[in-house]
Amino acid sequence: MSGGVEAALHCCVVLTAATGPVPAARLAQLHGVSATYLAKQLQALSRADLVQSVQGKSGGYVLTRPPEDITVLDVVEAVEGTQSTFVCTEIRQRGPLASPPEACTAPCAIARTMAVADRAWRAALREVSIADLGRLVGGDYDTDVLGKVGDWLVSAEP
Amino acid sequence: MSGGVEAALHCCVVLTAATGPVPAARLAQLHGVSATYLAKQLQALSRADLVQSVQGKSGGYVLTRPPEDITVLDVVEAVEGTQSTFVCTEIRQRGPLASPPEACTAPCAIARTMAVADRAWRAALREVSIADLGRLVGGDYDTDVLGKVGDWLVSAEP
DNA sequence: TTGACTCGGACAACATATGTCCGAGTAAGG
DNA sequence: CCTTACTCGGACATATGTTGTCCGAGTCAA
Ligand code: SF4
Ligand code: SF4
Repeated sequence: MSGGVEAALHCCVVLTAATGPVPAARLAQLHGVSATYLAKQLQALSRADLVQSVQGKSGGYVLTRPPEDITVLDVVEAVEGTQSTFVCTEIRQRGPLASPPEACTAPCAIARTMAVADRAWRAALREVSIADLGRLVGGDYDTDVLGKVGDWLVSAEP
Repeated sequence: MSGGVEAALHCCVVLTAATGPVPAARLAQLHGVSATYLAKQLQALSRADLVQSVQGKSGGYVLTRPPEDITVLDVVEAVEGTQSTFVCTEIRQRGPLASPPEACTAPCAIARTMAVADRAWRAALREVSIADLGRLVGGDYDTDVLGKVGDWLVSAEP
């Protein structure tokens, strides 16, 4: 899986604690990753209408919806693409015993099995929202991590 | 996902219909794929002890267990590797607000969520065995596909 | 009006997956 | 028993996707 998904999720959780727009460069230095590369993932989120970009001097990214309405699956599909992890090559239509194309209208048993597993994976991701993640990471530590992040965002050097 | 998984699954199903050892080259020309590349996947299956290789003049590959005892998950993990699709980079330990390492003993909420989804995916694949796949593909068509494959395997040109 | 700061997509470097090759070993057959 | 042809096994190039980078178009604040 593309490793950029992790960064995108972290950014969404951080944006929960933000009050105004947050530039991509700020998020990058907060996470200690390449700023230009993280911009790419944020652009993907923007194309999926999960975040909105405001340009100009004090611009940045803002969530378009309340975090309760953004699921982890939304973020994953925005970055990773919406197609299934298993792609069918239709090899049953090749070779000496190839099935005729008119018999291959429906996906075969193997593809069906993989599709079922893929749906289960996506269903599990759909159950968790970004707001849930914020609560969970808050519970992981004694200190209020999200509050500290919010403070740092407003007091950081430009 | 690695596309070789599909070929490996097809090979396992075909081996169900075989009586003796089947060489990799035979399976390759049956599926119309590169023989040398398919050999790589079969070697992975061999390392995972799903198939056994018999060498010599009329050698090939044979299933080590009855097909009821081989799950689709076994094949996928043999080819694709056993690690989760989501790998944690521990970026919470980087940047100006890095968490101290002693607070990062357990995986964080994001990693836990991904792990849950991954387990659901694997559980779905574990429910289906190779024998089930054979029955399902048999029911997909009116003609007895596995029987035809078995006949072709013994009558094919060397 | 200025100006500096933001995003956006186009451009290389690297890693993994794909595809290929030839040598070691073995069982069949004469 | 020896030959011989056939098998697997791991080491070697190529292609595709991911990671990382760059500079220009556009925009809001001052
Ligand atoms: S539908 Fe089935 S036979 Fe066709 S390519 Fe997919 S897995 Fe293979
Ligand atoms: S454990 Fe959580 S914070 Fe650490 S790298 Fe994984 S997703 Fe990020």
